[in-house]
Amino acid sequence: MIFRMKMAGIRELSRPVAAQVSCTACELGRLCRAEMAAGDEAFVHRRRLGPGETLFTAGTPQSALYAVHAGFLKSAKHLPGGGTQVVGLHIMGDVFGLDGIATRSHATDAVALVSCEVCAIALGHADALMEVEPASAAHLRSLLSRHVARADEQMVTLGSLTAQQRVAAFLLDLSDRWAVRGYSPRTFDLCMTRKDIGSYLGLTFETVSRMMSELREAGWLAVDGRRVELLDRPAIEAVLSAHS
Amino acid sequence: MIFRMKMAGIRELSRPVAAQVSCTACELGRLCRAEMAAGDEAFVHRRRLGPGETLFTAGTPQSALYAVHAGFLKSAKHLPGGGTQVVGLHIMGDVFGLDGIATRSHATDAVALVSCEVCAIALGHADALMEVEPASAAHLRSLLSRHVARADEQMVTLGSLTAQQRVAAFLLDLSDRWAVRGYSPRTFDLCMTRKDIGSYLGLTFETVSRMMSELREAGWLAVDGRRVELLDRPAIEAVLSAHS
DNA sequence: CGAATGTTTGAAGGTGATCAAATGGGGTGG
DNA sequence: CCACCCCATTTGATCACCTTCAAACATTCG
Repeated sequence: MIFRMKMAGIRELSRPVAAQVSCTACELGRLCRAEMAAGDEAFVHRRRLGPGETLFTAGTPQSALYAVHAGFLKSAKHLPGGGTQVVGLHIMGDVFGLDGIATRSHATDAVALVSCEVCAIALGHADALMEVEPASAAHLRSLLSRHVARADEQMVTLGSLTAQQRVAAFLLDLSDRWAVRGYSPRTFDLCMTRKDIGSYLGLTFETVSRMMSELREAGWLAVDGRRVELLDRPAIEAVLSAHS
Repeated sequence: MIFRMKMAGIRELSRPVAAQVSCTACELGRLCRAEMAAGDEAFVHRRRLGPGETLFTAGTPQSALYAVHAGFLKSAKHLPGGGTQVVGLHIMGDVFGLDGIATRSHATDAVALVSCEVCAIALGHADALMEVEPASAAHLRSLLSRHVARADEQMVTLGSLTAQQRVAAFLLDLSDRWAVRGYSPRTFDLCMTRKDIGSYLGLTFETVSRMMSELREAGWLAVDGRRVELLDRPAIEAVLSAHS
């Protein structure tokens, strides 16, 4: 209670809503036939995951592409020294598992951050479909290309930004991604621990906590646990563009 | 001369050889028809670049995929604050420019580090080819997938490794890549400034210089300007796996 | 209610950045 | 051929940011 009172200026944030992406808005697009007749469903398996549940593990054979129908997942790589690092965050409508197409072997773990529904499209089915429909092949190429571009952006975040800039970039990125899916770019749930955020940003969880507190104290961000509200987006964007 | 004498234990390193990858060993594989009759050459343009010359610039329209026939190039992104960061290094046989397939717009600058010969395959030609040859489409998907996986690896380097580990990872990565192309994994040319290496690794050039000096003083690496020799690869690998 | 995990905040320490100086190397023009 | 300049590299000294260690409080779940 005392702690709650210290969070002065925090607005009452609306509760998260159970949400799922419509298949027409999903990145997979026509590669997925989930919305078609039941006859094709053998190729598109939909799996439910509880919070913290693992969808697949690095090193195991990969036989499908995945799309987030509902929920939020992370991709994490094992470190040579024994830890793990988060290398990807996937919200509804996102496709993941693209890093194992060449090797047919998972390069990361995929873990649900909250209750999820994940669509799995058999790789063999996708291959066959793309032989018949060049447009589908082109679409997957676009997806892959965007993933490469996104990864380059994250390299810049990790290589050139200060701690505060990384947290700002993280918040703005998630905000943009929610907006693309038709949800509020202003208020959303992080759905993950400070440790996960830190791992994704190359920071410790204490630093993440401190940076978020700084944004809060500046009046630019409202924080209630894992729920955030961007009170002053331009100010947060200015943090990013400030020469480091 | 005094400096040269301080480099105790340095072996006489062989001079770099003018080298180019054979088209059969190139990552592009059957996507490229450069080795075919002259009739197809309209689609595959080969361009010569001098050291420091720019192949393309971020933000400009992209109309081709690129492969390094000879030489060494870097990809760099512009930072919000006004600098640049190296996000990719391309040796002979490598394909690059995959990040602009979706947007048909270059996401990075591409700059030659040494004299280069670059093959440019028109995107329209590639698209048409892949409609006819599904195997070519599958091959490009493999390429893209490997790029995604490689980017994730670099995220780990930038997010979780110490300065010394990053330099070790950099040297081992280049060594492996030269080996794949049939060149010595032990002795090779970095072909770039310490500043470029630092930018790629999220470090300052002074730190890169210091870390390389440490590896040299440990007797694991011979350094002569931009030419290096891995004297004790297992020791350098041990630096990487040491828990950070 | 108690244990375990997550978050915030504080204090101290270390790694890498910054600032600075000297040497080396490559290129151009005298 | 040498002098000169410019850039790259090395190394040193100091500093700052982030990490590490620590404690208190919150939250969740059995």
